[in-house]
Amino acid sequence: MPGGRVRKAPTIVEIARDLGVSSSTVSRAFTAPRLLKPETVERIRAAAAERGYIPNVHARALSTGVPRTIGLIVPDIANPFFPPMIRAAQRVAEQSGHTVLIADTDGDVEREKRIIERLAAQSESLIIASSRLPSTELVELTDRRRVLFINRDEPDTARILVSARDALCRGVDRLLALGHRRFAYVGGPAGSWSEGERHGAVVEALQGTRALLRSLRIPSGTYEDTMAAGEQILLSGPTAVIAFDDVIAHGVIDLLHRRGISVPEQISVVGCDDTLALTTQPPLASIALRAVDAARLAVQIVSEGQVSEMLAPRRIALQGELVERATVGAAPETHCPGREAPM
Amino acid sequence: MPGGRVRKAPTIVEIARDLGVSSSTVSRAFTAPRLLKPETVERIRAAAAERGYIPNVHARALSTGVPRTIGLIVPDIANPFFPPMIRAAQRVAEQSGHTVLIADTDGDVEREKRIIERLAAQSESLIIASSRLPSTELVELTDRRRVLFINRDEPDTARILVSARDALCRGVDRLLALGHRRFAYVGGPAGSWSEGERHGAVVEALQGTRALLRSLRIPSGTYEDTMAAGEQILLSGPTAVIAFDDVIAHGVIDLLHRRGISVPEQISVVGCDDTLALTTQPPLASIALRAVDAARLAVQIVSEGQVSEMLAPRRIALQGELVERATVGAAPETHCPGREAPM
DNA sequence: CAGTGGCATGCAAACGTGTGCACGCCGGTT
DNA sequence: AACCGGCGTGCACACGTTTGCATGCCACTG
Repeated sequence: MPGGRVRKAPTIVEIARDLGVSSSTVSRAFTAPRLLKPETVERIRAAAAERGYIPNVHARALSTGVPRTIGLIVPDIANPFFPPMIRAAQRVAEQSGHTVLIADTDGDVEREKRIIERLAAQSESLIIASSRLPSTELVELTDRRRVLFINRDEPDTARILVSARDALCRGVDRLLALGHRRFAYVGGPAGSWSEGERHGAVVEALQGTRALLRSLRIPSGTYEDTMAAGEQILLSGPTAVIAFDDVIAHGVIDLLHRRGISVPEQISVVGCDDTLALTTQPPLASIALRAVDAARLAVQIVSEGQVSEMLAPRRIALQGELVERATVGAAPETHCPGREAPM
Repeated sequence: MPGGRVRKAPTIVEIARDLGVSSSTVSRAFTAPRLLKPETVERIRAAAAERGYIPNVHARALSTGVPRTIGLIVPDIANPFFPPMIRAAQRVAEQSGHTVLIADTDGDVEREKRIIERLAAQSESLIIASSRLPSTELVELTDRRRVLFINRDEPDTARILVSARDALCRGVDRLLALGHRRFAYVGGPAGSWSEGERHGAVVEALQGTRALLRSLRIPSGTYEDTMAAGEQILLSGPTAVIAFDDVIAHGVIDLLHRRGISVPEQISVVGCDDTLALTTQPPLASIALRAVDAARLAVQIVSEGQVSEMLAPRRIALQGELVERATVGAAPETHCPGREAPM
């Protein structure tokens, strides 16, 4: 029916009129049924269901003053790290009758600010992932709005960190136990909390050992640029490469293949995020992060408590887990300089 | 400030009071500035900006009766096909001052129905991608609501199709020109419009030629299950494999590697969606789809015209483009005639 | 039988914005 | 000088829902 008109949605007053009750009664049948006679509730709900009544969120938000909406801000929806989080957030939010509003900032600070203002005005809480905002603006924001950060470790704010630290330490320990003594860390874009944490974890785990570490970064974080950085990566003759994420690790593996270096016989590779799983050859050892748990928890935290109160500062770090696969193996005997001391 | 209170947002009446004008005037300064003296508009806008005023979307939606919201429903946010579309939709929507509400159905029909009802109630239009709803429900829906479908070809509805048809035909022609005569089509999940279109295109392109085609499907559509379907895929001894999407194509390539079959010397492979680009070895020939264009166009179409009127039925097919890469080559001379290696 | 208390429901105001209508003012025409 | 038209602004109501308070009814108690 091309020329047809959009059917107007039934409202509470229409149902009330048809049933000969007051609109308040209909309202209460949904929001405070215990105040009503059970039989009345039943009658109203039946009539509402029959007419396909759905409460108008705008009217409700306006009346109560609290929009049942949670804003979720991410740098880039198309980055495969975020969709599973978004999905998880949606699922738990809908259980408490909340709507999740998604927005992406494009990694641009100015845009992030605008988005935050716009979203804050229409949601009761904000969840901001991987914020690029300067610290001063963050704290100013947190005492005006209910906001929870993911992967941004700012003191005196509510935050959840999807951490790879413990797992990376275990990964390094494992590599040491396999005889590796020459490491390369191939980092990602500068400035993100994740890059700082991961690099820090590797450095720390190697502290006090006799092992060698060479670090570099692929600013773009792409597969292609990683392939192009061959010289840099192989410069120090590492036997183990730890990558900032799986995309970079994938680049490293293919780079090694291309140079005729076998994985893991000559060089072991460990990724992070565990997004590629079995799709590399050989299957990539990686660190599975608890991003989905973080999203769930985030929504849970912001939905509880009085919406008129700010969120209490807290720091929650969810530790990921090392998933060992075929890209990890013993260090090549021949490359190991004389001292093969057990730990 | 942990114990602090959420700052109340400034409203139109506060600004009006401070400036000694009526609230209508302030309202008009934003929605109908041409009715006001330019100087008044300027004064009000300055005061509003200074106080950080942002129009309350709920009040506005309630008052005008039109929520400036577009619902976008996809089967699965985490499916890499959709995030770029979501992103594109958001970008064009924000230019016309619309908010895009995302929801995913999990591929479940019951859930899809619930989501549609919920979203329809609070948005002025719906964009539904890859709907699994039965035809009868679709047409019933379209004469109650403003809804536009993506990748669902239902007559008498407004729809946009992200098509691979023409490009697939060209791809098959190209393979024929390269001497290929034995084809395999490895399909994806049944029931989707895309699967029907792609399989149909391949069948059609081979019609009237002397070439052989064997078709099968990987119902799960995963890399792992594709690897596991080796026997089925190689049964007819194809020299060219066309896959439903890049994930399956990736599985096929690695499967061939594992069996010592070289690509493209012995078998050529073509994917679809062009999501993996250069990350396979060798880089995968694929069909780049115009999903982003489709999303943009969809938002554009639903935002124009009177919101009280239904969308006019129309059918728009956006044709993708073949991107030829190293997995495509000439058919092997030796294998071409009768002899095939059983596995 | 009057008084009391509790339960079920109605009344009306409020949330913030948009908009049809009315009003006053000013410059120009008759 | 009376009139008119148009421009700029204010008044008041509407949108759909929630909620504090009032009201009526009933059963029970003294």
